[in-house]
Parts: sequence; structure tokens; C-alpha cells
Amino acid sequence: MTQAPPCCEENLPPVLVITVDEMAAIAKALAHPARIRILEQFDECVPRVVGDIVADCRLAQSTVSEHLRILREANLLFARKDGPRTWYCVRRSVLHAFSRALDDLAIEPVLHQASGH
Amino acid sequence: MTQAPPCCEENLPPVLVITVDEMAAIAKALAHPARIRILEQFDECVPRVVGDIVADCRLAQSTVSEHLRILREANLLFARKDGPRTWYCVRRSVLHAFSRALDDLAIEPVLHQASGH
DNA sequence: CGACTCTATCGCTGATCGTCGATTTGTGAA
DNA sequence: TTCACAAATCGACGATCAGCGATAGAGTCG
Repeated sequence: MTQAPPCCEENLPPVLVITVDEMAAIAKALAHPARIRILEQFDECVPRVVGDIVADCRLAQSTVSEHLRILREANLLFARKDGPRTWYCVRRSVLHAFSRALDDLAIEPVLHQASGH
Repeated sequence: MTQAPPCCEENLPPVLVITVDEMAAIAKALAHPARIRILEQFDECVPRVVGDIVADCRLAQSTVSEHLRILREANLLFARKDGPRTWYCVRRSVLHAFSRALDDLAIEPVLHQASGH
């Protein structure tokens, strides 16, 4: 276990709004227990290397690498190469934007009425 | 368009916590643009019949019925039969529980530190 | 240079998904 | 009963997914 670099997300632009297609793409990336557990492994803003992530899954290295690719392409993880290793960290702003978009799908009646009809 | 009955969710118990497998199952149900759009169709707490939902999708009746089944089995929709029709409405508490669980995946560092390490 | 480590990608398999038309089931009306 | 209608289910098809071992490529250390 190597010394972790600072959080990877710090210099990325914050995510504000999401389209329906983007929501579906993010949901698809989350649609597997192994991928949820991988995200759960991340503590706060601390990046992790693939080897450690693999060690905490009961799956082949190639399978975990594939799950990481899926999470990365959905912008739920950010990858930073560091010599032979790759550090991953969670894109919390994307997760939050998705969670907010879900809440908007389920707007409270009272809020809806308050905005004018 | 028939007169809608009162909200279907009113007498269902609220959803509090979700397991990893349940999160993945909900995400899988959300992992298709057509299903997100179906949820978007619902206004506040107003139930809808299948015919109206089909009319707002560009998909065959059988395809929409299948999407509704998937949303229903993930507890994102609740169905109530009324004569030859079926009224659907959104289970907002499930959507909210899922959204909260996602936020927990992305706990802010400051909150995490405040709870003791 | 060669040997080794770390990670990503390839190729394959079986399983599941998305879509449709056709059919079935259930209900109410004539 | 007979008919019409609403919705669910069936059967089939191609497409995509999840898993693995094997391999490739990039980097490090002697």
C-alpha cells in the first residue's frame, strides 16, 4: 500500500445538470452489486490503487478492471496514472448530481404547487 | 383519460434503509432512458393508466408494459387495478431512499471526520 | 538489456436485456 | 353470451453484459 496522492477530483469542474440519457448511463454503471461495493470501498476523498481494490473484491483482476472501466466511463471514478500504478477516486459531484436529479423525479407535491399551478 | 384515484403510495410503509443488492437492483431498473422518461411523466402524486403512459412513449404497448413491470418489481412504481385498467404511481419514498443511499456513498470528508477518526 | 510488477485489453462463453408481434387474460358493456 | 377493450404475458430475435484466463503494454529495478 503506497502513500496516496491528494484527492483527484479537486481540479475537475463541478457537475450541475444531467440529461435523461446521462442519468440512465450512470444508473447502468451502478447496476451491479460489485460496482456499488467498489464505490463503498473509498473512504472520504482518499484515492486507491487497483491492486488494493482487487484485493477487496472476490473477483479476477480482469473483471475488476472492467468494472473500474465502466465506473470511469460513467464519470463516477476518476483515474490518475502514477508510474506503473493507477490511482482511482470517486467523483462525488457526479454522484451528488445524479442523486439530486433523482430527487427532482420525485418532487414533493407541496413544492410543485408552490412554484405556481 | 379517466378520473384519477388518490395517490397509491399513501398507505405503504416508508422505506428507510437499503442494502447494496437492493441499490443495484434499483439502479438496474433506472438504467434505461425509456424508464427514466416514464418516471418523469408522473406529475406529483397523480397516478396514470398504462394507455396514457404508452401514448407518451414511442414504443409498442408490450414494450412499455415490460418497462412498467421492471419498475414495479424494483418498487419504483406501485400498481393498482381498477376494472380493466391499471393505475400506476411513483414510489417516491423508494426513490428518496435510493438517493440518500447514494449520498452516503459520497460522504463529505468533513462529516466523516466529525464522526470520530 | 532482462526480469518483474501493475493494469488494461482481448477473446471467448453463457446469461440477461430490449424490442416486437401475437396471444392470453381479465373486465365491463351490449 | 358475445363483443370489445386494457393490459400482461409469450416466443423469438439480435444486442449487450459478466465473468474468466491469457496476453499486451507500460513502467521500474538490477
